[in-house]
Amino acid sequence: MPELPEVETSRRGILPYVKGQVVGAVVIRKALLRWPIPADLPQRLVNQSILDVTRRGKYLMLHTNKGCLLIHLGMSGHLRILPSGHPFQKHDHVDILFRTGQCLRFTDPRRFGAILWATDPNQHPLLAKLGVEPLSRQFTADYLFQYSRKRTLTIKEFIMDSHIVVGVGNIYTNEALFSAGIHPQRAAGRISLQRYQQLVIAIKVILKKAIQRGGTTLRDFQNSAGKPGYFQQHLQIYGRQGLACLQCKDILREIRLSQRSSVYCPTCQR
DNA sequence: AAAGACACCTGGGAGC
DNA sequence: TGCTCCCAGGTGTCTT
Repeated sequence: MPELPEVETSRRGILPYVKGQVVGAVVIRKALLRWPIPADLPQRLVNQSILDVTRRGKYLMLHTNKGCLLIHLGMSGHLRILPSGHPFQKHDHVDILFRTGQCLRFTDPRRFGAILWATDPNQHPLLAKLGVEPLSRQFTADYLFQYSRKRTLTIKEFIMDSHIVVGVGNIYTNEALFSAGIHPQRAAGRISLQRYQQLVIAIKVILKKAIQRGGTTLRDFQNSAGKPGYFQQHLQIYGRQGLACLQCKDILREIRLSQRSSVYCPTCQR
């Protein structure tokens, strides 16, 4: 599920239930996620107050005075707020129980997600090399243009590389390239500054709209508004291979780049 | 330094 | 019904 808008939706969903809460216990039912959950996580977290919940790329960070809990949702992860003692199911791997009796539950069928501890998140190897935030002022056409010179990889792969820009996954890269009229297979180093300007605007607009609509398919949290994401109703190209382009009626095509499905309009995208 | 293949894992759907 | 195969919103790591 989670690209940046879904992670941001998760952050906003849990924030009011988690911020200021004191951890009473941590239950780890399955420690084998992408990396093992550190065995000493409970002793690090218990009695700590959650000062804030922030996001860096697709990582959620729960801050305490002693360090920071990192949560990555992988391909299939999600978080819910539940009353403690709520029955758990097969893929409910971790519960963080608060003194108030509420529980932050991490569920992830594919276990590509991660739960890690960082004493100093800025020094953590997974975070230290991440690229710019797409909704920040640092994400500019000039940045992409300079960074891409002499690069021969495709623009699709370039945008999806988290060392360049974080959070823009397969769905939103497809959408943004369509919106900017750029063929996904075009070499990143052969795109003009002007076209990068269009692409940067497209990425920012699409991500903001997706956040406004609660992401694309993320299930919502039991205790927040109780709504799923609605952005899938606004997808212009992702998943529409073989159907007519919404702009020109040409038939949308699909290719695979880095084992990821890429849909494009052969007329609108060059 | 950069490109490409491969790894991790489960569930759902298509096809036989 | 059941089996096999392929696909899925991610990304670090190893080999060329």
